[in-house]
Amino acid sequence: MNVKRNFSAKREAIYEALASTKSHPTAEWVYNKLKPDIPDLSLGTVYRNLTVFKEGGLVKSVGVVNGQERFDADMSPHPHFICTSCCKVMDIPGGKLFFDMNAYDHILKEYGARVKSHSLTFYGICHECAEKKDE
Amino acid sequence: MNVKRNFSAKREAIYEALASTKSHPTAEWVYNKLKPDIPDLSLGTVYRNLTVFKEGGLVKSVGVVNGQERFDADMSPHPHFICTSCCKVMDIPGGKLFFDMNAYDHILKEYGARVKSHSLTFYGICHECAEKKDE
DNA sequence: TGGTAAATGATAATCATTATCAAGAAAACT
DNA sequence: AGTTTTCTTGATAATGATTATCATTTACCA
Repeated sequence: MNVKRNFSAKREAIYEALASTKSHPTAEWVYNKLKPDIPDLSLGTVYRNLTVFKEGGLVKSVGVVNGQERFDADMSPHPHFICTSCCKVMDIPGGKLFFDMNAYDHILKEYGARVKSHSLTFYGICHECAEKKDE
Repeated sequence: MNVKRNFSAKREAIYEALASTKSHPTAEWVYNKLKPDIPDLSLGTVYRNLTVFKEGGLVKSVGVVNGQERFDADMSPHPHFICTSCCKVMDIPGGKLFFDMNAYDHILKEYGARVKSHSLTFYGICHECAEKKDE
């Protein structure tokens, strides 16, 4: 029996690029990161594989920020902070402190809707941008 | 002194269209809703005014669903449920039950980031779509 | 009445994303 | 090893939502 390889070299590289950063990058960022090492990489391939990952539950979308979708390979439920000035996306670990998991049950009972996931996002001005304004 | 009108007739109509529905519509929806009554309305005007409203804090974005931005004239903080099957966006009133406002303070202390707003969104399958699948 | 600034319609441009399609690599099966 | 089938990719074109442009109109106020 042959060994079935699940990931092509490029698919693997795209996933690793995503998993190795906390910057919640765009497709373009992943492409530019890998392009020097993989000169024959195509932007379409990055988009295609990000879709594959999303559908396979390996990666999730943080939403569209400034017109570009942002991705996260950390599948554990956690909130994000998005700076509306510089568009940086930060993880907020320990999000369980702010969120009541009874919500899923409540929505099912009250609306008959089956919740599969949720996202909690904070918007504001990050530390760095706040300091810049003070200058 | 003349009465200063803050809203042009079209701006007013666009806001009213948004405020009169709970469907969290797209720009296109607003345009199609108003076009019969205001035949010389332009789609660009709808986009322009939605931007004006967002900047003025009269309207907020629910995010990009299926490639189109969805808007909400209800500025009170409340969670949303988005059906990943039909892309319907529902309000979930009473969201305070699920969310701890200490989060704002926590993020300021821990990250030096000043939170101005947040959004809590649930994803799943709505009641109607669940029934359709059973058929 | 005239002047300035805001708002708009029509249209073109932008730009992130998706579709297409032919070619290449891997796997499966003989 | 050869053959067939399926998966993956690069290059490129197409899509489609949103934004910019610009000439024109409208509101406002002296």
